[in-house]
Amino acid sequence: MTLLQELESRLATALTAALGGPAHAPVAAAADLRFGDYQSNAAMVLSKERKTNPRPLAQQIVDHLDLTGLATADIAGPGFINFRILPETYAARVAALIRDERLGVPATGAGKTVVIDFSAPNVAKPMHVGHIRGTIIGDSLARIARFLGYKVIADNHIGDWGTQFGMIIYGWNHFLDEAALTANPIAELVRVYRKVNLSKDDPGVMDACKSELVKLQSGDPENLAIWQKCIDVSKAGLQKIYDRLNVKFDYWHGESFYNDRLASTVSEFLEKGIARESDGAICIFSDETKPKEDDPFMVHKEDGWTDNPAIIRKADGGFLYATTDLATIQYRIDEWQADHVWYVVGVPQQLHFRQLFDAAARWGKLGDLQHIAFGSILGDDRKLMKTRSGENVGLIEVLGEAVERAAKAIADKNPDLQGDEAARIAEIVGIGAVKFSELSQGRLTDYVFSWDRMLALQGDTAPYLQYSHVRIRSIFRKLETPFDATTAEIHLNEPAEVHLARLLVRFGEVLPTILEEFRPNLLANYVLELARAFHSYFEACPVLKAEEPTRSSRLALCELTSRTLKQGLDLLGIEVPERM
RNA sequence: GCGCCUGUAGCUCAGAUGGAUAGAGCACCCGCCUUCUAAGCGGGCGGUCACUGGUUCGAAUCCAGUCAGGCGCACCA
Repeated sequence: MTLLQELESRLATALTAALGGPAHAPVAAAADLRFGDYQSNAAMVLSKERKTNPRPLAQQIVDHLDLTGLATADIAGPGFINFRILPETYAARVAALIRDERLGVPATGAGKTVVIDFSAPNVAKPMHVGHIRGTIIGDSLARIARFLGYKVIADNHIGDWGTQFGMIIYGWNHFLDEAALTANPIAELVRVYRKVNLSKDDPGVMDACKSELVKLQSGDPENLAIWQKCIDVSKAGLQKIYDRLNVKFDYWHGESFYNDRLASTVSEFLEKGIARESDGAICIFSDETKPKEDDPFMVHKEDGWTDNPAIIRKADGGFLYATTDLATIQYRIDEWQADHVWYVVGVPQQLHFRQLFDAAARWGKLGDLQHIAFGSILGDDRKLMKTRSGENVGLIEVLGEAVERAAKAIADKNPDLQGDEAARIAEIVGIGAVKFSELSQGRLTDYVFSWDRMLALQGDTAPYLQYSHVRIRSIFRKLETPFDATTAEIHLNEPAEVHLARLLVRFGEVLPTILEEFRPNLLANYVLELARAFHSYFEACPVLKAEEPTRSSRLALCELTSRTLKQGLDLLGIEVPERM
């Protein structure tokens, strides 16, 4: 049980005794450390319900509160109950955490399967900075869910089937440079695609593209071979980026994977009466059980409310995005037995997912479907970055620049590091900085892309966190004999020690809350706080030069900090170097 | 037209179910390397939480309206 749960349990007991009945007893980490470690506003909430004075009620609760061996309590302000955890309680908790592989984190996801759909780039198009956000947030959520005990299936639903292939095949047949394809396949595919895209106002070219697409979709062997080749080289290129980012997928079930399920999906919707024909297309309309304002299949236009159907088969017989997504939901829920499906996809797709989830529910696909939306990365003009314009900063360039800047910083700050070691550290620091700049921010806010912002190495950044870990390792490197933290007695005397312990103990409280609203930035905030606490401790409390038993206690505290920090960063997908 | 997201210090951003004197980083100013890595630590400066009204003991947070920016709304994904 976490400290927070322990306090809530004891408070609940006191409330029952004081009020003669059970009552909700929320406890929170103190907003301000001057007020203690934890606080509860239960007295104020209850006094509001009962129209009584909060302070006497708080006193009554505190009189019934048994905090033996845990904390002290006092009443402050309008009726807050403030808890101060006993130093020996913190010491005992720290000692227990040192022996706990899970660092106090409960397995809240045990027995549940979650499919996480993230990154999902289109093949034969470059990944640019706009793709980085979903990739990094999705990967972090997958890591966190896995650590919390979920069975996680990370699925890269790549865009490997769709109208763009008409253009790519047309370009392949007319503009392809074989030598360039061998040298740099992705760049050549992109060049070819862009070249065709330039003629998209030419009806002749577009018709030709369309007919290539029809040939592909009807199984023409020649076009299928070109398609397969495009997929292969694109996947290889994407894999390089994912390797560099240390992002892993369990499956790459792209859109093409669901091809042979689309026709039957549409048939089922027709049979069940969820979809019907309109203007030649098969559409899902409103089920009319909801108020119009909440109905994703209705929309208000200039002339009033009108239908806003999801089209699952075009008048020409072709299938769409929504069709594939529905077939995908069926597969994930029926084949993978998913309890949850999380879509880490940008906020512009919000309406699509509302329609999709609504349609899936009517179809009888039971599962918790979540659209984990994230804000947009904007260009200098404050407009959304578009793939087609070709003006965007590529993802590879961002990573390259990040590592280059990190290498400069290493040369500047620690010239002893040379050669391969320096290069390896630059990679870890540079990539970490990029990831942390995404993860430390609220996921819904839009921002304008800026090199300095994404690649900052000073302040609240990955290097700050990595550096705190390096400082800890440095202590252990100086140790003559191996240290066994599991047997050390913990004594917390200095304020900096108590504060560090306070944060270490909170790891298991913070982690589960992250998935309540899918906010990795809460973890980013936590590790920053932990690193700050460690740096202060490092300045205030000498470790190696301390007398026993303080020395062993401090070493053990360092050991636990090192592991917690490393675990926290690992859940953010950020590596830590041994030195920097 | 309707809907969704956003608006907090000069800049970039945090602020959990409504709570105490709204917090970090960058920038700027002042201190700290004969002691475990100064990518650090300690301190200072900096705010009408876009605006107006409402709900209540209490609002950056909830509700209504206004303004500003971004995005979406039938055969692309």
